[in-house]
Amino acid sequence: MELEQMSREDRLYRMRHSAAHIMAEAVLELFPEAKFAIGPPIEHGFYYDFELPRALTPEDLPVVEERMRARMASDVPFEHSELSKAEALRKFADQPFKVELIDGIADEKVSLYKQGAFLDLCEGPHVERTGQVPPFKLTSVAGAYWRGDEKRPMLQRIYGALFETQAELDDYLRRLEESAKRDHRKLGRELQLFTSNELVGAGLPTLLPKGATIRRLLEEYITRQERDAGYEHVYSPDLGKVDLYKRSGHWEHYRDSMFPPMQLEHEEMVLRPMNCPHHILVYESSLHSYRELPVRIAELGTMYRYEKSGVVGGLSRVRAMTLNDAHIFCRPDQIKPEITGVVRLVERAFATLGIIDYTYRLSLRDPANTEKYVQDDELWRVAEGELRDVLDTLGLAYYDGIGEAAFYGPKIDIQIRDIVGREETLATIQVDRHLPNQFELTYIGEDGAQHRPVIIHRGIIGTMERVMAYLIELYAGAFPAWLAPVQAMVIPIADRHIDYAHEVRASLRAAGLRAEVDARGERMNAKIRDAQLQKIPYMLVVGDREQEAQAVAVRTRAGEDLKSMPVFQFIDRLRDEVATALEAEEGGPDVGGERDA
RNA sequence: GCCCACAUAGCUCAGUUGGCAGAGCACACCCUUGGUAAGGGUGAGGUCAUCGGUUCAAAUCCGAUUGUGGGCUCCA
Repeated sequence: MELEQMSREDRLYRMRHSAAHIMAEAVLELFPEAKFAIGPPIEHGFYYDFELPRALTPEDLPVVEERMRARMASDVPFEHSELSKAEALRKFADQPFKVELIDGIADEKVSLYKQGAFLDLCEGPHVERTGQVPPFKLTSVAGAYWRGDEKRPMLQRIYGALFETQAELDDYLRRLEESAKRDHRKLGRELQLFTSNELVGAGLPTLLPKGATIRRLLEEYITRQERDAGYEHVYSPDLGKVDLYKRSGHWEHYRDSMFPPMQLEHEEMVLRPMNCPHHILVYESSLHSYRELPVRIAELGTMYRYEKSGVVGGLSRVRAMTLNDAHIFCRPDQIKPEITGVVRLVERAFATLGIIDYTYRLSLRDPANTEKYVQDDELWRVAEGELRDVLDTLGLAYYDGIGEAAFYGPKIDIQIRDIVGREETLATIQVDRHLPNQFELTYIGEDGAQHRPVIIHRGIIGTMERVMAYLIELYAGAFPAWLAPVQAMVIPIADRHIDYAHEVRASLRAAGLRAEVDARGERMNAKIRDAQLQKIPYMLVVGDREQEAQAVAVRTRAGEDLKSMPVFQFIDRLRDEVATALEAEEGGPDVGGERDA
């Protein structure tokens, strides 16, 4: 089939895959002793992994690109062939990674592609000729483990971006630059939301007053939602004896992610990596009847995880985090309605926060790697069935995430993507029969006998840190009025208007609104510009005319002039705007299930 | 944790082959008191991330550490 007649996906697949081969050829010319591994097409381009005699640096990329263009200009064909495994092993005798790949092929014959003098083990397909590879750009060098296994050698990876036309490529690269402008780390600094300091340590950001305001608003919102949905909030300590985590199983399964214990005189304490054990102790603090279940224990629980030094950054991956956490202790027959209720909470909260782009993932254990998980096949089978059943019943689209389960059970994770496309979990719902066993939890059933409850672990908006990172990028720092740290900046035109400006601010504050006065000795134009750059929703300019009329001249950050209006009228308007945003759930999606308290 | 790159004023960045530390913004003070995106002037501000090494001499070269960015692995 001609290239033009294929689907765009097919064409791009072939082009990207072919570019990877041409890159391997170019690298092999530069480093004849290179050992090459694999080079697939990926979402925006391609990569190839190599083992090289020296480390690649960004300066090497133009050199490789130059050679690739020369290969493309020569316009030689991609030729397909097949060999027996034995013959292929001989051909690739000096390429250990290829040998390993060939050994792993089940067929007797292996498929090969060749362009020019470069032969590679490959299933294809490719474009017909090297000249059919469109514009591309090598974007970065990176380390990557052979076969994604950290116990195996670290190879050097070159990433390239490739699209069908130069215009599409330019557009992609420009979008990347645009995305970088709304990176929450950059905006966090510019808008004074958070800071970090080497003396505190990596992964331990500090929220500045404006960032703290956003967090408090989020906490107030979600706590209110939970209270309305029948959750009871508790406060529990951030640390506990190691024995508590031995009992829960965290010590055995999660130890690598915990900060090392603090040795006290007669005991060892650890910072908690999860809140579950403490909430279990809340449940255990009294006897429970089947009549009072489900018991829903919630907390904005702070926890500490010893994340590897290479992964922490900004607010999205930190070492101290506060999770919008809760544990629902329920009877087995309540699992489904409870999960449904949680899904409903998630959808309502996401609608209010403006989060539209998310997907459901059914996170399962990896059957090939079961030692990471608690050993009880029946428990896993039942829990998976329950979660799948709820997802299917609610008609939610989802995909299976193999190897993504918690150590104690499968999860429903709600996945988002950050501004540069990296996937992260925000909300999570987990069915757990392991911890109730570990702690021998019971409730008294209708029959007067003791029964074991099930625990549903859940987070609605995830950790405060990560949800803030996401929202900063989602709104590019221009938060909706209900969430903006400063909702209105009062801008006096001349010094004689400063007193009136403070009166206006006082009125707004008395109405529960967040306003500041820009009393600097700057011109009004400069104050407007600065308020604009701070992405403050409303600018209230006050001069002689406004002071006379007890009014404010309202300008939105979109640049719209709402003209002069009485102060009370602006207050009503802004309060309405906030109330409407927070009532979004009333019109939000109803996924069934009864709210009960 | 691993691979690569980077670290100069609060922020964004210059600083040539090793030879006296720079700019803009922000900040302080002075002048200007204004009508919807930057008024003008003056000034203060740096142990060039930290520690060690090479050198007559290090922001500059080398090493370690800490931190940051991009990947890999991991993850809320």
